[in-house]
Amino acid sequence: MTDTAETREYDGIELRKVREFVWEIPQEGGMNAPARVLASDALLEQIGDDKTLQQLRNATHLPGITTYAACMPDGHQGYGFPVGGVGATDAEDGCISPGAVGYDINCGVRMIRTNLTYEDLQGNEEELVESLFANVPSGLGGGGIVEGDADTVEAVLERGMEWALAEGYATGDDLDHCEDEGRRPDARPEFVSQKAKDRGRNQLGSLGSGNHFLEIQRVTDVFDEAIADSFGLQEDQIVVLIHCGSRGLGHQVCTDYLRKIEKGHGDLLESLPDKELAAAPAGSELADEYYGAMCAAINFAWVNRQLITHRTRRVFERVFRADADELGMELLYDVAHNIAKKEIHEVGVDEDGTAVPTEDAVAHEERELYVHRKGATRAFPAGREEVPAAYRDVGQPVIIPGSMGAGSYVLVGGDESLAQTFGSTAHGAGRVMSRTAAKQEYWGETVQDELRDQDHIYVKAQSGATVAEEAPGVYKDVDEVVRVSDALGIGDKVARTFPVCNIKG
DNA sequence: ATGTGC
Repeated sequence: MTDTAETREYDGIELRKVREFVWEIPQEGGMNAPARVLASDALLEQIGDDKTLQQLRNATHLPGITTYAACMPDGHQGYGFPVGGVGATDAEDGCISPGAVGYDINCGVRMIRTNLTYEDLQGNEEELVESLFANVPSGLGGGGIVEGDADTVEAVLERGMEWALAEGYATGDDLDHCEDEGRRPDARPEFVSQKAKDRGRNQLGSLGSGNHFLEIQRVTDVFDEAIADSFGLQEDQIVVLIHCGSRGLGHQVCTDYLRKIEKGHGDLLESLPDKELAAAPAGSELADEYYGAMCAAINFAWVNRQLITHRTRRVFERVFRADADELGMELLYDVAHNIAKKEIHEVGVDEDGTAVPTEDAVAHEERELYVHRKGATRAFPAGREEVPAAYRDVGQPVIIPGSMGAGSYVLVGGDESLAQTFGSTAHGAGRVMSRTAAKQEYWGETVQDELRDQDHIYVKAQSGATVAEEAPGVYKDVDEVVRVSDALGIGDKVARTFPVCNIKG
């Protein structure tokens, strides 16, 4: 970097341009690494608006943070650590931070294909949206597809989608097309509190509220025919997108361990600029307990999305009078976008063995890292062993939901992702307006009427306030987010979808 | 995100 590098300043934080779409906050003071923001000028203006950059810089104070803390193009402020943030900490002498995973553990997205076309669906929109709304529990509080007893919750936490398979809610093919095959073997249900388990008991198979939704979409654009073909996608096809997480159970796991870690590792907390970043040192009891409990909550969320998938198949069977197999309702993929995971990465190092960006490295070392992806999607390219066999030769599907008025994208993990973002890209459009501001700006029913009359999008929600909070205008431009991901080569465009029906809390 | 809050 030269002195003539282009710079920007937001609220006292200086960013230097490294190259197109790559900005760096240089390392100084108590920072253990620099930070990088991956964004276009337009997205950077929005990222500079709130506390995102301060939180990103704070994250570089985490012990063992490796190379840099990174903010994806959809980044915005979160609890302690930006949503859209990626922080890779050394698994041996670093730390793990619940705030860098997020409250909604394994919030994620899955896409289910159908062999229906938009024409097949036209005229059935009202019936479908009503039937899905009636059959898929949504909104705050309890009531799920399965009323689990204590043993059920234990089994779900331990076995994830293997439990769903054994109980007839999943097919083997579903497991083969899910990240981690729908089961984190590191799950340790004994480290999930009774309170968390009690909250999860009656929420198995429920959407929740906020930005969570079930959407029927049509494929409007295919950008890469060959990869779309290997994903089973083509223009005009109908697909289903499910976006939700681990409900009250994951929320309680996060709360429990934030408290425990704040208390148990006050010394580490003192060295951090924000209490919300509380972290447990790698190798400590609390690090292992949180990791085991978080993995169990991850399993819970996969079962949650699986039960909703099961119910969605039954609804389609009734409406289209054919069984789910005949309708081609296969899982394309399921991605987790709020997790931490132990992964081995090739880390660039300088002469002293200090981790540095790949372009400055004199050598690379294999290191085991806790990769925290909070509002960030794994985007592994072809060849990584974690990518399921079905996609190992092409790269993993990456699903990026936009707003209910804009539609979504399917990308494929990009060749640059391992070198630039620890194998990650964006997770959505990212908010530009707070929920409270949104409710002053929009009225739920008006939003619904406009979407229906102007765009033929049928929305049904438990609460009008939620529709206002999720109005298309509160989100960044998903096209711009994806353009940056594609240009950087971290996640490459494959197809685009547009909403037809949307149900939400 | 969340039986929405120290």
